[in-house]
Amino acid sequence: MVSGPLALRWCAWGGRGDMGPDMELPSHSKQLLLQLNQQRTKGFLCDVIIMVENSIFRAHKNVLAASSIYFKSLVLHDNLINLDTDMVSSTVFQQILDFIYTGKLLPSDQPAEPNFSTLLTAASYLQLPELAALCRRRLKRAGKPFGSARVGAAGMGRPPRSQRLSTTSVIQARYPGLGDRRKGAHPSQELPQAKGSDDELFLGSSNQEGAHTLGRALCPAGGEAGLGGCSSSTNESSGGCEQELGLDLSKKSPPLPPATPGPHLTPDDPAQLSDSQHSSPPGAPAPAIANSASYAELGGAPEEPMDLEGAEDNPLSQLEGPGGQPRKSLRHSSRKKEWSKKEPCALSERKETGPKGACLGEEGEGLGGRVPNGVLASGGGPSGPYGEPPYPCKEEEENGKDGSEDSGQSGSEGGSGPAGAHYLYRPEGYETVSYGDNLYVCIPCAKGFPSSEQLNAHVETHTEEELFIKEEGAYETGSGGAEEEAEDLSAPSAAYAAEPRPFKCSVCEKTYKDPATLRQHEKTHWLTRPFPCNICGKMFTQRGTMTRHMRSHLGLKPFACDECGMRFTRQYRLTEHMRVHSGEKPYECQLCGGKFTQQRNLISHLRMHTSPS
DNA sequence: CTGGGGATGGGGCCC
DNA sequence: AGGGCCCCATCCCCA
Repeated sequence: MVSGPLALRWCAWGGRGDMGPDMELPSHSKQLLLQLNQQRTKGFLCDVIIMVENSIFRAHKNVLAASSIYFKSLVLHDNLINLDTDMVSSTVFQQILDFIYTGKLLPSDQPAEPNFSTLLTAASYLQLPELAALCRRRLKRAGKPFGSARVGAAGMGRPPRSQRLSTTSVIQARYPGLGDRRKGAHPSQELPQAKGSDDELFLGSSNQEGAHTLGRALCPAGGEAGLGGCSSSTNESSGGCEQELGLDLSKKSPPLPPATPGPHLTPDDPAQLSDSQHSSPPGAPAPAIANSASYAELGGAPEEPMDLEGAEDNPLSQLEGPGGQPRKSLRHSSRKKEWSKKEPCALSERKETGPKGACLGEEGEGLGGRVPNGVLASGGGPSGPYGEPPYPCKEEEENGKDGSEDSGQSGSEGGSGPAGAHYLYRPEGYETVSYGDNLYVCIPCAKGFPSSEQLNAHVETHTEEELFIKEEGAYETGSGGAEEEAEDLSAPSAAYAAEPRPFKCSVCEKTYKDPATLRQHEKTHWLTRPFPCNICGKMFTQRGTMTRHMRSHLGLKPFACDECGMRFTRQYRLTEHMRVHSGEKPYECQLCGGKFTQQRNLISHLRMHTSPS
C-alpha cells in the first residue's frame, strides 16, 4: 500500500528481467509523475498540507511517503505537517517538493544558484537520500565542504532535540494539533517500528532497485559511497546513520511499544484506518477500500478518466464523487462550494496579517500558485467583516451567533494568531503599529518575547495554580464574583444529587465529578481560545474540537457507510446515518406519536408543537 | 409559496 | 484524545 508512484518509477527504472521491453511502457513512470505533479499544482486529490514558515504546500501523501521515510511516518498520522523551519525554509522546501514530483532540481526563482548546502541540510532532515546525494555531488564538485550540513541539526549549532523539547508546548499552542509527533519529536523516532512494518511491505514488493532505494531511504546519509558517514552497505545499520544525520533518534523515545513488528496504525481507530486508506494509491487493488465509500472518495469510477479541469473548480466535489447517490453527491458538492466560499476570507485575511499569522504571507505562491483551486484557495473575495477584535470572547461569539458560518468567520478573523491559554502569539497585522520584536506575548502577565522559546521559558515560570488564580480573578472583577457562587456549592442541584459532583465552576453553576472536567469546562469561560485552526485561524476551546474542525478543511471523512458509501467526519454521524438504511426511528414525539431517526429532528419537531407560530 | 420532515454539517461541551 | 451527545443552521424534498 505504501508503494506509491515513486516506487513505480523505481520499478520501471530498475527494469524487470521477466518482462520484455515490448511489454513495458518506457514513459509510464514519467507520465505518472507528470500527472501527479499537475495534480499537485492544481491541488487535486492533495491530501496533506505541509506548512513551512509562512507557506502552505499541498501534496499527496503517497508521493511524499514514497520519497521519504520521514514523510512516510508523518503522513501516516497527520494530514497537516509542520516542518522545522530551522532545517528547511519555504523556498528550499519549494525546490524539494518540485524535486520529489519531478526528480529534477528545478532552477529556483532565486537569481543565484541554489544553495546546495541548505538544500542538503533540508534533504537530510527530510530524509531524501537521492536529493541529498545530488547536493553532495554538487557541493563536492564545487569544492565546498558539506559535512556540517550533513549532520543536520547538530551541525547547525542547534541544541539536540531533547533539549529543545521545552519549546514543544509553545509550538503546540501555536500549531495545536501538530502535537509532539510533528514538532517535538522527529518522526524518525518511530523508525524502528516502521522498519518492522510498512517497510517490509515496501521491500517485499519492490524489486532490488526498489529495495536498495528504500535502504537508502532508511539511511539517508548513506548509499553514497565515500560521501556519507555510512558506507555503501548502509542498509545494515540505519540507526547509526540516523545518529550521524543529527536526527537524534535516541532522545525522547516515542510512546510506542518496542520494535515489535506490526502496523503503525491502531486498528481501533477508524480515523487512522481511514487515513491509511487515504494513503492507498488510487486504483490499487486494495480490498480494504473496495467499498463504494473509498471508491467514491478516490474520485469516481476507476475506469473513468480523471477530469482535472472539472476538479479544479472543486476538488472536494470530486472527492465526493459518484458514490451511487447522485443527489447527495450534488448536495455535498454545493455544500462544499458554499463552504469553500468562506475560506478565502479567512485566508485572505491571514494573508494581510503579518508573517507568522499569515500562512500565505510572503509567498503568494504558497497558496496562490501552489493550490490555486484547492480547498484552501478556492472561491472569490472576502465576504466577512474585518477588523474585529483578534480574540473573540465566548459571549461575543455566542451573541453574534446567527449562524455557525458567521461565527466561523468572525472566529477566523480573530484567529490568525494562534493563541495559547497562557501564552499567545500575537501576529502582526492587527495593529498598524509594529510590535517590535516581542511578538510572543504571555497572557497572564502581558510580557512580550521575541521568540517562542523565550516565551515558553517564561511561561514555565508561571505555575498552573497561579495562572488559574489569575483567570479566576479576572472573572471576579468581571461579573458576579466567585464568592457568592461558592455559596451555592452547599446547594447542589437536585439533578446531580445522586452523584456527588464536588467540583464547581467558579464562574457558572455547573458542577463536575472530577477536576479535569471542571478545568476543561472553565476554559469555556476564558476570553481566549487556546486552540486555533492552522488553516482558517478559527479559535477553539478544546483541542479535539479544533482537530475535528481541521478534518473538515482537509475533507477527511474517515467514517464510511457500508451501505451507500457516504462518508462522515464523525462516528456519531455515521451511526445516525445508518438509521436511514435500517429504517429505525427511535425518537418518538410524545405529543403526536411521530417518529424520527434523529433526536435533533425530534427536537426540531417538538418546537413545532410548542412554538406559537 | 410555504411549512414540515429528512438529512447533513459544524461547533460546544461533557465524559 | 477521542467519543458521544446537544445545539444551531442549512439544504433538499415533498405535500
